[in-house]
Parts: sequence; structure tokens; C-alpha cells
Amino acid sequence: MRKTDRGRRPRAAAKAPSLSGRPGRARRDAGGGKTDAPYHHGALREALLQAAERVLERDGLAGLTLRAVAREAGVSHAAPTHHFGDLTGLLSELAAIGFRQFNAAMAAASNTAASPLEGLLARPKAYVAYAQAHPGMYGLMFRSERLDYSRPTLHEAAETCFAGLANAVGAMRGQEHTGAEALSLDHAAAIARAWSLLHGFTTLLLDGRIKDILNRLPEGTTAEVLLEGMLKTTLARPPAYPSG
Amino acid sequence: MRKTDRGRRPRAAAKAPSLSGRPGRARRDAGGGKTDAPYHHGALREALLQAAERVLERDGLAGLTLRAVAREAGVSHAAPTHHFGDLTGLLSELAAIGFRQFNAAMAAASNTAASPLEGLLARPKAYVAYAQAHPGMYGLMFRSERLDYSRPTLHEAAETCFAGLANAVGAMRGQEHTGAEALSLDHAAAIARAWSLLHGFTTLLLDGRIKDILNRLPEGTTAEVLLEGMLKTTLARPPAYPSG
DNA sequence: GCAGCATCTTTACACTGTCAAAATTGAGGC
DNA sequence: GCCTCAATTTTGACAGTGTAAAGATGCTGC
Repeated sequence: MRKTDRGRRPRAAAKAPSLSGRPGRARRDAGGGKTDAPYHHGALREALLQAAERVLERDGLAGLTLRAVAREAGVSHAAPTHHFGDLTGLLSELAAIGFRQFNAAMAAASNTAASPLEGLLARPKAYVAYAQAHPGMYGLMFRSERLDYSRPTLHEAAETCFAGLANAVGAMRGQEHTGAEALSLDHAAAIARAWSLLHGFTTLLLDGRIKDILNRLPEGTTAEVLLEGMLKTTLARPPAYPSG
Repeated sequence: MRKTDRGRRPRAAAKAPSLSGRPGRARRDAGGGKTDAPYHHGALREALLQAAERVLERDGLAGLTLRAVAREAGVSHAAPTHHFGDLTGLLSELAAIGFRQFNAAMAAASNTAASPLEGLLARPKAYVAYAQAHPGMYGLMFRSERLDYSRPTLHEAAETCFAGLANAVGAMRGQEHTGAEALSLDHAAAIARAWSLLHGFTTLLLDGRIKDILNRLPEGTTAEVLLEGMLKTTLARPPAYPSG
């Protein structure tokens, strides 16, 4: 009994072994005051995902465990298993939510751009900005080896993300509709280059490696300025091998 | 995290509780046949690092635990603690070894290049090739959040790696000696671009994301070809803003 | 009303990292 | 030679993790 009761809530302070009392009652009050939560939660799946997002933002990827999420949601440690199968399942569903947020943020930034140049820079800047605002989520989405991309929700959300990026690159090169069909090597290289550049810069930035470079630049130079410098010298030039 | 069957050598197949026998004897025979290893190993630190490298190659990052390394080396589960402090210490020292291998591989590739163009492509190709040959080690070096970069050995090895990359970029732009001094924004952007491109492509490749792109290219197109395509359209053009 | 089933809890187990104490051994001081 | 001492290694324990199985509970269809 002395094993795993570290973070338990007060738990009614009763040692009565619940002969007839319902152990699931009057305990889930962390959310909005509904203190008479039924034994059957009703929407535990969604509640668990929201709890997981809170834990991720608060404690980072290392603190995102099944039991921590269950504690945050106020249910027993085995409750998540029923809804997600295992840890990979929970993480994958949460990552799918992250991808949708990510896509929405980039689409919004792309739509509200004023000048043409700003339009070109809007997506990449939104990409890095999202990662900086939600480092745990970005790490989960892109750096975690505990995701199952065969899950439909995650697969679709990630695919949408990739398609948006590929389309943006295609539009920049004057080509529309980058469906699931064949690409020229040049076009594929342009997509891979854009994605690699953004993803690499982002992960290096989150890992603190970019600081070494920023320290050699004038005082106060921010990562965003460096990113703009990286992009401008790339975007300002036409493709080397026109795609005709 | 059920492993249960993995690891767990026969362990001498004896249940004699070693009433007077020395439990540390005649057990470390995995290496070279020296079956009468003394209680004091003599070079346990090195043996543990080699064992850790074997475990990493065999079971990946997820299987690289303190206890697994101790089992692989044939010592008790707490032996590594004395030499490395904690898991972070062991992983950091192993990552330092990885960085040195990584640096050596790139330097060798850069030195044995024949043509000038091949010289430019040699380093990036060696970069990706190393990561493909040692995915676990690359993940440990660049993707693990459990490293302590304040450790001198790791700090120095990683710094050497970065300096080599920065120097290669500097040489490509006609500038030598990229010491720890100030950089122009353009030069810093070039370094960050090269590093981000390589690191991003590598991690995307290791995570299987590049496959989605390769599938849209002619049958049999390999990642190396795509990488060359990415680099050629970048390298074949002079810098947009000459560094004069 | 009640049987079936989905949901949630309890219990148990194997594994992990880390700490403290005990055991073993090599080396130096007398 | 013996004896202490410090370094090294083992043993044991503890808190935490994921996961599986069994028990408790309440909704739902009949």
C-alpha cells in the first residue's frame, strides 16, 4: 500500500473500504465545479486528452505519463488504458490534436498576410512560432518515437500538415495541386529542402543549439531575425533549374 | 514497459547462493574469454561504454537503460552509478563518443574527395550516411533530452562538431577561420541554413517521413539522390549577397 | 426487472532509476 | 607480515512507470 500513492488527491480521507460507498463520486472537481461526477464519467476520453495537454504544457514530455494524466483528470491510473489501449495510443491522439492546431496556426498566418513577401514568410514564421509557443507538443509530434502513425486520426492530421507544406512550396514555384501523384526530382527536392530547413532549425532551436550562433551575432539578435536571414537568401533567388 | 524475455542472460544457470563463493567471479565472459575477471574489474568504465554502444545498436534508444547496460557488461545493476553518477552521465559520455566518431567520419570523407564538386558534397553525404548507419547513436546525440552538455567531454566533442561544420560553410564562402568571434548575419544565416538542412533532413529521414516523398519519385530513387538534389540546387548558385 | 455490456477501479507484476548499506579487494603505512 | 583505508562492486530497498487481469458499477435493451 505504501507503493504508488504519491500524488493522490485527498481522496475523502476515509479508510472505509467502500463497502457500499461509490468510490468514484465527488472527486473530479478540478475542472469547473461539477463535484458530483458520476462513476461513469461520460466524456472521459475528451477529459483525458485535455488533461494530457495540460500535463504536457506544465511538465513537458518527460512528465507526460499515463498515470500523471489519470491523476490530472482525477480518475484511477488504469482508466486511460480503456480508452487508448496504451501509452502510445494516448500520445498519438494527443499528437493528432497538436497537428490540427499546428495546421490551423499556419493557415491563419498564411491567410492574414499583407504583402507578397510577407505572404512567403508567413508560413515558416508561424511554423517556428508554434514550436516555440508549444515546445512540448512539437517535441511530441516530431521527436517522439512513441507514436503510432498508422492510427487514422494521427495519420490524417500529419498528412494534412505535409500537404499544406507541399502545396505552399508548389505555389511558390508556380505549380498547383500537389496531390498524391508523381513529382519531378526538382520539385521533390524543393519540398524536402523547405521542410528539412524548417524542421531542422526548429529542433536545433528548441534544443538550444542555435544560441551558440546567436551569441556570435550583434546583441539582441533574435531567432526570428536569423530565420528571416536564412529564408530571404533562399527565397530571393529563382530556382536554379526552371521546372519547364 | 514489459520486457521480461529480453536480455536476461542464463546467468551461470546456478542457484547456489554463493555462501562463500565470490559473486563477481567467472561471469564476465561476453568479451574475450577472460573468465576469471577479478572483483575489481579494472576497466569497468570503458567496458560499460562499449556495452552501452552494443545495447544501443541492438535495442535502440528505448532499450538503452542503466540496468540493461549493466547486464550486458555482466555486472550488478548499480555498478554504472559509481562511474557515471546517473543515467544522464552514462548517456552523455556515450554521446561524446558518438560525436567523435561522427567528426571522424566527416573529416575522412572530406579528405578523400576527388573532384571539387565531390568535395562539396562529401561532408553532407557523410553526415547523413553516419546517421543512417547509426540511427540510435544519432538519436542519442541530437534527439535525446537526457544529455548534460555541461559535461566537458560532451561539450568539447559537440563543439568540435559544430566548428567543423561552420568551417566547411566558411570555406565554401571563401572565408577561413570561423573562430568564436563575431559573424555577419549573412554568414550566420549560411551556417544555420546548412546545419538546419542537414539535421532536419536526417531526422525526417530517420523518422520515416521522407519515404512519403520518395514514393512520389521514380521507382528506386534513394534518399541519397534526393539529398543530392537538395544540395545541388543550393550549392550550384553563388551566394545571393557576396560576402565582400 | 434484469441480463449484458461498457466503463472505471483495484490489484498485481515486471521493469526502471536512484539511494544507502554491506561486501570485497587492492594498496599503502607500520 | 599485518592492518587499516579507500575505491570498487554488490545487495537491498523504494518510488515510480506501463500493462494485464479481475472486480465493481451503472447504463441500456429486452
